Amino acid sequence: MPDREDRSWGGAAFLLAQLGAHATTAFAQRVAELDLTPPQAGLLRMLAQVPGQSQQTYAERLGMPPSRFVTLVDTMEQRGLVERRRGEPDRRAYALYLTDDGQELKRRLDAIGRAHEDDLCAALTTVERATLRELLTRMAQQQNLTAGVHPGYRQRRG
Amino acid sequence: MPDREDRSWGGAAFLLAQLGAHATTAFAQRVAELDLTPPQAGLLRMLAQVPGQSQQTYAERLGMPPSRFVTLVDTMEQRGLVERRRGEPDRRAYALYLTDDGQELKRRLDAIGRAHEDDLCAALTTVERATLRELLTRMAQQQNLTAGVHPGYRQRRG
DNA sequence: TATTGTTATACTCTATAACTATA
DNA sequence: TATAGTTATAGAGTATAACAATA
Repeated sequence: MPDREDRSWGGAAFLLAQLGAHATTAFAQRVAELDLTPPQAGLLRMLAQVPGQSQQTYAERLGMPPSRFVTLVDTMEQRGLVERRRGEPDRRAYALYLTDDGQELKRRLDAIGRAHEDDLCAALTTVERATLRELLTRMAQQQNLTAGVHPGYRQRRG
Repeated sequence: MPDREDRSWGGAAFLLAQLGAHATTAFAQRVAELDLTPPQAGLLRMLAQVPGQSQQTYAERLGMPPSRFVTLVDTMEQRGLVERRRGEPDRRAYALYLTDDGQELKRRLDAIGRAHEDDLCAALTTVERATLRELLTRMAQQQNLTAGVHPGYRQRRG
């Protein structure tokens, strides 16, 4: 006998949290096939969109402290995906760029992103998917969320 | 100059992850006013819906190992919100129930849930909210997600 | 011997803050 | 003195697995 007050739990907020967590987990599993973590995938994407910025700029945008960002870049630099170039004229800073391998991996990542999107929306028609995107976009704007950035770029364990 | 391949990142999957993380954080902040964590709120809700089950039953449904669930119940029992009764006839098990204080707090939690829902959907009309719920519900079903349960009941830090 | 609940422990992730090098 | 990046470290949160009590 579920009590009457309990309707609020079946609302959009709960469904959003539930599906969001599910989407995040599924995405982490997919990018793991490319030996990437979600934060690494996020950085790959940022460097493809806007290259040449300083580490602090990217770190802030990804919502992580500079100290954590260092190890993130270290890993990807060792794999030959990202390149650090000393800043000009400020030689304290680094400017970050994708290598050719990084750009190639970004393309594979985009393909994975499309498959992820398609799988998650399998229950919806093309028109319904557009409706959903429109509603969610308006919600995100009203809630002052930055487009293309979310705080789910946290490390996940195996 | 964002590259053309990058469309997949603006899709429903990304918006879902972004808004889901936002909803989860906002919910955690709201229930903190009641001195509750999200897992505690989840347990409160479960005990109101289906009382008298064993700890393992609830733990599995909340998606946490029994060892973690023990400390969760400990805290709420000490606050006088939850009661452990020795199982009959199996005296190994406990049956869990809400106390009167627990039921009172559940009512306040429901009120918070409604406010949370309303705030999150502020950009949408009543009809649009219904549409959104319908689409998300179908997606959740197709993805085999259990109604009323999501893995976001993890401890959050202040 | 199997199961419920509990406790102990080791591990991962994280943020904080001290440190260096350039400015 | 201030800033970009780095390194070291301590703390929180977690799962794993050993344990106790009952079946």
